[in-house]
Amino acid sequence: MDAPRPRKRATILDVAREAGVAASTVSRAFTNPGRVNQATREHVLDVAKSLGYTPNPMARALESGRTETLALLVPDITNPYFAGVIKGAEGAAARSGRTLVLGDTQESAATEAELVRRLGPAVDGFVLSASRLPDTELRRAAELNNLVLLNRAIPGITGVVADFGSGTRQIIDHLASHGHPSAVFLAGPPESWSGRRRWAGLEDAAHAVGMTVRRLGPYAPTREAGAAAADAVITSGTTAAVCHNDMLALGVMRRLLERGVRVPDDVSVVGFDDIFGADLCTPTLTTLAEHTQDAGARAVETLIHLGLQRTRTDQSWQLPTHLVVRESTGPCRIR
Amino acid sequence: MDAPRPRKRATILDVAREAGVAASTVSRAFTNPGRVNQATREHVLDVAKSLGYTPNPMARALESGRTETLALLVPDITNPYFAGVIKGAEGAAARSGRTLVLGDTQESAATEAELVRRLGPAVDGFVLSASRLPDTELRRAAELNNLVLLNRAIPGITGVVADFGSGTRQIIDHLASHGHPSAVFLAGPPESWSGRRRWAGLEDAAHAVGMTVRRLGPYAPTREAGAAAADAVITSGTTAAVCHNDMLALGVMRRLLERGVRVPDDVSVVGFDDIFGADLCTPTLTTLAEHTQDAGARAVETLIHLGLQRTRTDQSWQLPTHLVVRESTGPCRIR
DNA sequence: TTGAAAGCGCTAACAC
DNA sequence: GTGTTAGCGCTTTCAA
Repeated sequence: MDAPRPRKRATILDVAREAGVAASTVSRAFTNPGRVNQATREHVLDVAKSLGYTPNPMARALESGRTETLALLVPDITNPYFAGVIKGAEGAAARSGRTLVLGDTQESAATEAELVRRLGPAVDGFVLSASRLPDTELRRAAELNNLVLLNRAIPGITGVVADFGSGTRQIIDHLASHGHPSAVFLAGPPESWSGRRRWAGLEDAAHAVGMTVRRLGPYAPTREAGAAAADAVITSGTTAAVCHNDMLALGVMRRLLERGVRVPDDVSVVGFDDIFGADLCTPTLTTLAEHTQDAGARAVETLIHLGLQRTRTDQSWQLPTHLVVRESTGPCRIR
Repeated sequence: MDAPRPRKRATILDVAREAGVAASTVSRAFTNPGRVNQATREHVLDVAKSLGYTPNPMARALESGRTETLALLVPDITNPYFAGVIKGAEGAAARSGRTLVLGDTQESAATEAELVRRLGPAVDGFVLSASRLPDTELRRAAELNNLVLLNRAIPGITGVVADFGSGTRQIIDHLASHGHPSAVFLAGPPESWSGRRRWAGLEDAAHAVGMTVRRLGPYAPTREAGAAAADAVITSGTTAAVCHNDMLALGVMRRLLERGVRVPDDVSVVGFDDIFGADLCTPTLTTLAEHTQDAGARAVETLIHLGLQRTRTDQSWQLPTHLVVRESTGPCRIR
């Protein structure tokens, strides 16, 4: 069974002819309501609607150089951590009348660079979330494009980051209040800027309260990697494990269970991100929530602002975090 | 601190001048490698690279009418069910050298219609996942755009749907094998095409094996709605509950637990989708897996194919499903 | 094999 | 207020 191919769309000239005005008048009716007679404008809009006319964004962009389109690049769309970021960014873009293009870099710097290159001329700017690109490449990209980084800070480039300083302090205070004398940090990939910040924050906070912290790893930020990480925890003899992220924490908890280590009775487990699932597992996971949706929205808003102003600033934002205490942490009971 | 605004990008004319050829030759060097002297071509490409030139997709699109961009619209980006769809679609689009635009319709038909209207002229086609639009609107949209539906079937419009016929049979067979004489279906929103198919499949399959099924609801497809649904299950006195989707199932299980009903000892619970989290909860959830990533990829591939051929067909695809048996289902023990 | 020129649909001067 | 005109960056005839 066959059906007709998509109809050709009406152009501004079709509307102009049908309405008995010039193309520029139609254009003005849409973009410059003030500078056209009210009656003409209404007539034009009527005709446009009857013809099903929508301005062609491509043609518009060609003239103005602006596409009203923003790109968001994330390492892995299926990672629930990014769901909030995407949602927030999409919302902020839509609210401003812009379109959001989503790119999955597949955790690869090469793919990310390629996407930036390809998408560059077609968008007004980028939000790079958890970028895998080295600083130099990022700087180069920022020369050609409006750019906002999410959870990555580079001097001279605008960024939005979670307040890991406060967040890690909350974690340490929580563990210390439960009497844990020490903790291990199960580190993620060394390239992870967030990961480095998390570790630095934990060290500082632990130092401040006289707690000992040690770093183990690195581990992949996945559930699968949790097995190896959990075994390392067991070997370490510690009573508290802070994991690079919730995915890893989930894997760690599962493995501890398998090995007969009780959470939180024997070992307390903390994660980062508060992803979907953190309150589904058993025990439910204590984790540092990052307000990813706010972060995504803020990044887009900052990006829009960047495109609007004449000079660029590297003003960056720090977003609050808060510890969600659930069942995976409890009092220290030295074995 | 100020930094320069994004540099102006090199145009085809810059390259032409620098290379000492005409713009058309540069154009050919990029798009028609065969019709230009090998040496000239290499020279042009060298110059282009040194200038950091990338063809402007907008200008290209203006001429050809094709943008190499596809749009995927989903009701809710944060719903883990769609993560797979998005990933699959993104992958297929990238593989074909196309860009994917993602839209969140916020479960609203109005937002969806608006997005289709706005994005229409800027993309080569749409994948509408779990569309909320009525049939008539969908038909109209399909007249103006290349369109592929995901989990929705309308005669004359190409679609990709999960094989709920086989899937629901698997569910019923599984429950019947455990001796459950009856089951209830906790229905989702009445507008949900998938939901209607699921119920129809369950009825047929149950009839075939002499099992009784009853429909309860409708309930929102959320964890929160699970409380009301679980209470209805308790009232019904049944031993098996099949839920509209995993989100609802998660909520139902939590509530049953709170009310002291044991899963699966007292009631077996089945979901649909196999979302992230289905194997995190306690007990882990038996659910019908849908291969959402394949579905997303297939939808995009079909869409591309649609744009390439001269005549449109409404050929639709049915994707296999399989029941993932976990801990939430077990033998019937009449109380 | 290459160049010149005419648009693609729209906006932005510049007239009237 | 409204029409005319000249491009935006690129592809694509049509000549050479």
